[in-house]
Amino acid sequence: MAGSAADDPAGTDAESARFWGLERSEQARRLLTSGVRCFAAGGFHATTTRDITSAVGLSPGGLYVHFASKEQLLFEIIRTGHVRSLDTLRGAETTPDAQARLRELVRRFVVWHADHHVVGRVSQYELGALSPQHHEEILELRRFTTTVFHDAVRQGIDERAFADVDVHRVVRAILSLGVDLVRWYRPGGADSPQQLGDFYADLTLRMVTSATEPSPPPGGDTA
Amino acid sequence: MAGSAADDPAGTDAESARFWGLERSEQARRLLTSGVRCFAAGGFHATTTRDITSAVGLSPGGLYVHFASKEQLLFEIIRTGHVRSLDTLRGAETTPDAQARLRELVRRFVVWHADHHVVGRVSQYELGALSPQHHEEILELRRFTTTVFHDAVRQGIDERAFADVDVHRVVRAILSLGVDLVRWYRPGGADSPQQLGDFYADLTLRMVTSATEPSPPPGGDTA
DNA sequence: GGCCGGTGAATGAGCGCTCAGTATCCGAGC
DNA sequence: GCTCGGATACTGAGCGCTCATTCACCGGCC
Repeated sequence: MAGSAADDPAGTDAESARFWGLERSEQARRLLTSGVRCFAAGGFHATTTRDITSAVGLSPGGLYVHFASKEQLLFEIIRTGHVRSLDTLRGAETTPDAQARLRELVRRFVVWHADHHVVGRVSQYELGALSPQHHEEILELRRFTTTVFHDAVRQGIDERAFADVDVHRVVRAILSLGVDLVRWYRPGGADSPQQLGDFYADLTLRMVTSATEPSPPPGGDTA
Repeated sequence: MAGSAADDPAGTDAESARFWGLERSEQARRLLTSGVRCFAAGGFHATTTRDITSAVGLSPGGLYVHFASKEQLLFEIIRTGHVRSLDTLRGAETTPDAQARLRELVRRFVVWHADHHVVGRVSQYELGALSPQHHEEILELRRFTTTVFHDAVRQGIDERAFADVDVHRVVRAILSLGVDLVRWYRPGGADSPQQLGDFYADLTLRMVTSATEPSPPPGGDTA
């Protein structure tokens, strides 16, 4: 339970430096961590610059020594969150066996989102507060993530390791299960991040190893 | 494709009245619909009373003729969203066959969230802006929803129709897939609400008809 | 001495919400 | 038919406040 898991993006100074990047000053990293907590708790617009700065012992103006604006701070948080999540997937893409590859990708994606559910909440739910340019930049990063899973499923099908499933549907379901973790996951619950990763990885393999097309014609009533 | 589906909570006056309740005045319903659109687009705190009222041709003060506060308007939206979603499940709970029962529950849940993804987005993401009392009232409604799915899975296991799966995990996955729809679903995409309902219902049945415990002891590395 | 990191008061924009006033409608009284 | 009283819906100016951001200033460290 110790080690990789951290309720916080920065449990220790070393973890904080690794997560936010070594090139940033300690105070900047503290502000990012404070921002994560505040934005996750109340959302971007409900968070004041005083909330963020007072938590690290600075006055409101102190924020502008390290960041150009509140929005810039949010952007740095969301960008770093997406980049770190993507980093986690790298290396698993080249696993030779298609099943082991997809299993490992899903496991890593799920474990990351459970471990970093606070950063994840900001990354997923505060996108709308970004400027159009920043927003677009994040969408670009997301396309990479989607592509990683898309390719893993596609390759498995081409290699005849998976059934001829609907790639988009399966990828959507994988991303949904992983992303939605940040909404409900709390450490100390019934399942550890690893257990959730295993469960969802099993589920994913079950999605791709048998047909998903046999939907009978629907009755039509939904009222 | 016509009929039950509506991008908007209130495509026509008749639909609006049915969704928000016949006892409400037409202007109140218009404000609720405008609130949904504004809150979904920018979030509660980024939405001004002027945004909401100007969309229905009223001045800022006009909101307070119909609602006590902006928060009260949000609460009415979220409460109605949860109640309507629950209403949709009712009736499917008593289907005699366990598999058909669970399938129908998932289908209805998914179709509702796709059809009402705008209201759903507000209901799911703006909970934090509610007063503590209102928040608690909504959590109470959510417990009902969880219980419906919990019981359906539990009963299936007891009747030996399902494998001895982890009920909480399965219910979490069902709710995640359904709820996360409101984040990404847009009408006009590859799948209709009904197709998504069928796909996720199939997926659910696959979760409960074979074991989910065989997770091997994890290696420990997630970096 | 100059630079870095920080202060805290000031600024001006914009917020939710109030309220005195107004337009419109409707039924009662004659 | 007409007037009147009162209820209802709404206006729009504006109050009191908070916000993000700026800036003149300053202590300590290379």
